[in-house]
This record gives sequence, C-alpha cells and structure tokens, in this order.
Amino acid sequence: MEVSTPGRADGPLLADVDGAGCPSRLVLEHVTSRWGVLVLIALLERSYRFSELRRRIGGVSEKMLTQTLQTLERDGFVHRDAKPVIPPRVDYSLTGMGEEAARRIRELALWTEARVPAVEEARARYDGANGRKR
Amino acid sequence: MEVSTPGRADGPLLADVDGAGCPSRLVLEHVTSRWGVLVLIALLERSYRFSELRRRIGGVSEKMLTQTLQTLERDGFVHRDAKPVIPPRVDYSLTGMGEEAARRIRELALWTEARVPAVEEARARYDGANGRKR
DNA sequence: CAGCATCCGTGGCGATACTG
DNA sequence: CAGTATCGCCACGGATGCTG
Repeated sequence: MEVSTPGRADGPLLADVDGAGCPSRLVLEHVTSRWGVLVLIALLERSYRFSELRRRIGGVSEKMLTQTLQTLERDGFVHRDAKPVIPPRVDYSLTGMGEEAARRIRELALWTEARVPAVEEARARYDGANGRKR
Repeated sequence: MEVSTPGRADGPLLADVDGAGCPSRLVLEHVTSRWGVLVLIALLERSYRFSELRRRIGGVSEKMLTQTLQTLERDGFVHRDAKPVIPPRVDYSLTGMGEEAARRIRELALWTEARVPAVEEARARYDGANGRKR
C-alpha cells in the first residue's frame, strides 16, 4: 500500500527506505533471488526430492539449494515433508501462497525467455554504438 | 521454449545448464536483480533523472545505480536520454520492452507487499516449531 | 540421501575522491 | 549534476568432509 500507483510518485519504493529492515523488500529479494526463482518454477511443475531438484536446476550447489529452500520454507512459500525412513527422503512442494508467487515468477521467466533474441539485438546495437566495449 | 510446461519435467530450467553462459538466466537475473526490480518499478511511473531516481529508491549507492542502469540500458529495457547542457541532465525511461517487463515485476512486487503479513505469520510459526532459532 | 560444518577465494558493493 | 576511478571489506557462494 505504499508502492507506486501508476502515475503517482510518493514515498520510496516498497516502503521504509533503508534496504535492510524493510520487510517487503526482503521478501521480494527472497522470491526473486537467483535460485529462488528457479526453485519456485520447478516446484510449480510438481514436488521434488532434494537431489532431484538439484539435478532439475542445473548449476546450483548443494549449499545454496539448502539455503534457498530454508528461506522459502521459513517465509511460507515451500512445504517441506521429511519422511522418517532410511535412507532419508524429503519432498519439497509449494504451499498455496508459494504457488501464487511461482505463477507470477514463471510468467516473468517465460516472457523473458521469449525476449532473449530482442535483448541480444539490443546489446549488439549498444556495443556497436559505443566503442565496441566488451 | 525449454522452460517448464506445467506437468512436464524435462531438461534443466531455462536451458543450457551452466549458470554462466545461459542467456535466458542471465537476462532474468538482470531484471530480477536487487536494484533492477526497483528501478523498473520506479520508471513505470514516470521518467526520472539520475539523482531523482536515486532518492526515489532508498538505500541504493551511486555506483550500484549506475551499474544497474547500464545493464538495463544495454539489455534494451531502459532508454537513456543525455541532454548536452550544463549542468548535465540525463533522463531515464522505459523502452517498450522495458515497460512490458516492468509491469510483470510490479505485479509481483505488489502481490508480495500484500503478502508480507502472511509471511511474517509463517516465520513466527516456523521459528516457534523449531528451537526459536533466529 | 539429506544436510550441516568448515575453510576459503572471488567479486559484489559501499565509501571516497576526482572529472567533464 | 552525472558520472568514472580506486580502494578495501565482507559475505556470497563453491568445494570438501562428516553425520544421522
């Protein structure tokens, strides 16, 4: 209720000014974090076990996946189901709230993917216009 | 064209596996970056001058704002209009593509902000269930 | 298998000073 | 005013090894 109403410019974006301590920014950062985005999209598809998820998302370290899942679980986006069996089996899935978020994220990701060619053209133009930096 | 089709699990998310070198992940990371998100939302509202934008978004350093704007400009999301006057005046605005992206981002941000109370409840439950860690 | 602990390098990012 | 350049810290994140 503090964010930009199209056409109106008021207080700082997403309230509270200082990066740390602003709750909405914090949550948004969790959701839009590098691996958070990919985890949410994957779980939108179906539930996954830890290692399965790790393979599904290429390039994520064990540590970062753990950390990402913990943050998302704590924030109430992901449900963690640890089955007391040997060997251990833990399934991750989206909560209702997580699914709502994930849908929006996926929408953005799909749109982005479709736009990659346009972005590459833009870069070529940019690099051409300037001194072929990069 | 490689991203999750709801219900189907195939290759790694957003193609190409390795974090670096995967174009769609790269672009998505620019757009969902900490300051990128806030810049896009702000510019959706109206165009801004550099310092104006810096004040509008609380807590961003000059360096990071410059860097974020350059990345977004290079990717074709932001238009930079440098007027040859003294003192210098540079206006930033969204391109057509930038506006499309920004709308989706804002949608996510608004949704997130509305969900902050729910997130805080989830955290309380989480911290309560476990050993009051944190 | 899941995931915590530890070590450790890289670079993200802030602070400061300087230029056109 | 709108940047660039430089320095330096710390934390993000990868690699490895251990536990239940």
